[in-house]
Amino acid sequence: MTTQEPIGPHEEGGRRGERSTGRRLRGAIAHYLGSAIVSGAIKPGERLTTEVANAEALDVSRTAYREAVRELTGKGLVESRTKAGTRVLPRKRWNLLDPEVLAWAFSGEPDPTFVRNLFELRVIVEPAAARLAAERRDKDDIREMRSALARMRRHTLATEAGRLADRAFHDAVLQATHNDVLITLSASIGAAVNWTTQFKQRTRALPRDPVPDHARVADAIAAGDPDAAERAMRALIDMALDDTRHAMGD
Amino acid sequence: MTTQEPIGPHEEGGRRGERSTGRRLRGAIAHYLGSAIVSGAIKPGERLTTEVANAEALDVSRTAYREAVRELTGKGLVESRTKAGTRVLPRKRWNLLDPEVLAWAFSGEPDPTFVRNLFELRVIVEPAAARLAAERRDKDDIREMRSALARMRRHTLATEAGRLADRAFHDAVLQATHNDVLITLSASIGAAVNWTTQFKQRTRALPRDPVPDHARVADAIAAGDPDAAERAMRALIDMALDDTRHAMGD
DNA sequence: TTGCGGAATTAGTCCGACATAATATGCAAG
DNA sequence: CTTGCATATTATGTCGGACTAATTCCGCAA
Repeated sequence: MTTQEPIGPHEEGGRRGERSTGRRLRGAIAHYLGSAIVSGAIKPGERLTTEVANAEALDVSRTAYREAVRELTGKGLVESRTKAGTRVLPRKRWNLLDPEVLAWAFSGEPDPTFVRNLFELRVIVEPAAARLAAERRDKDDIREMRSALARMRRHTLATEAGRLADRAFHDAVLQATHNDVLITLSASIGAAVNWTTQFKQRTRALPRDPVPDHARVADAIAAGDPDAAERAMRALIDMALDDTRHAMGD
Repeated sequence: MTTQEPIGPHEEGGRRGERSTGRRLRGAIAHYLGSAIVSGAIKPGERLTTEVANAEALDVSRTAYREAVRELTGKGLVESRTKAGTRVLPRKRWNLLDPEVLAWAFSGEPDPTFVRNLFELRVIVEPAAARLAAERRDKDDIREMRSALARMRRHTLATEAGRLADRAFHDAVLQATHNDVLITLSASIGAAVNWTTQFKQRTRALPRDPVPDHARVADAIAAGDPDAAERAMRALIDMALDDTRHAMGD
């Protein structure tokens, strides 16, 4: 990192000495540092040394800074060792599936390779999840899917509401698996889904109507037909994948 | 939670006043609280209120306690709100794929349902990963797999070395996909693998030799045959799944 | 050149105080 | 008796300073 602007409480005045005591200071610092790390501005192995110095650069107290770093520690982004300083861990150790880490990764321009990798996870997990969902869904799950589908009908993916509905649909499918581990992945997959739709929008790809494909998935799951559900979901993702690849000039 | 023993620095003397300043105090507290939450001793919605009181019960300073809680915050286990206290979040919000969370979950008797769910993830991800690995593996990947396989030949799963080798093998397969997102899952899958082998051991299931099955996977990946790799891995997991199910009386 | 011991550095822990926000309480008005 | 606002309470957030402990680095001696 080269330069950094103060995040601290004294954003206007900027003079030290007055108390900030905001409620999100720590969170803001975590977001700031986390984004810097995930985006590559601070590289693995680099030191956030002299926490005191850093705290002063950010214009916050050591306490707030340290607690923010602890949050990053919990996500595997950094590691602190006495004397050696707090170092950014190699990418391999990052919890790339952590919702916040993903959010930070997508807060800037995400690395195309990373998006591709996340998509690969989707291709692997979602069809299988659709299959399980078809076997285990209950009334509530079906209602949730249909509700999301209805919202997708009312809004296009050009709107935030439309994207939300899209994510809600994919979420509902994972929920219907009744597998907590898979449900945990919804945050990761949601990030991929969201970015895809946004990306498509940005590149003005022809707005192919996604509703029929989603409806096929919902129907198959509601009907309790695992094979059809898996097939339909696979087709859905293949199409999204195709659009994305095309748009990315891959 | 009912009672709790002090973790603090004063484990022997127990009298306050002297400084501890150990190096892992915070980590010990995080481990203690994390395990308590994941194991269900502290239930979602329950308050870790009055951090001061808690800190005193654990016999540590507020600083160490707070930083430990921040690590849990980073894993989605708890959330702090002014006045409302620090509350354990619903299970849905936990990062169940976080390596430490998994470690805590398996430090006691893990919930059978959770193990099953984790296994389901394995069934979904690993065959697909084997396929990708067969397409992308390089020399180093193959060497790593063969090395792990050789170690598996030298030790049985009854030994820690054997289990390590087993995990290393599955790890190598994921590494060979060259997909960082999938690699991140290795911690989660490793937990399932490890527990399976340990469990089999514990129940004295007949020690079916796992090496040939693993070798088939390795050969297919080395040969660059995606279909065979996927099939071999699926067979491998099916067998483990079968053993586990049988042992769990499912 | 190598090994050892001290100095410097950096994170870890503790403490006490005050700020802030959300809740709980009590009082007054309808 | 109920409602609503002002106030007290409470728990977390932030601050700054002091001291500890573990490493690493470096200089000195064998």
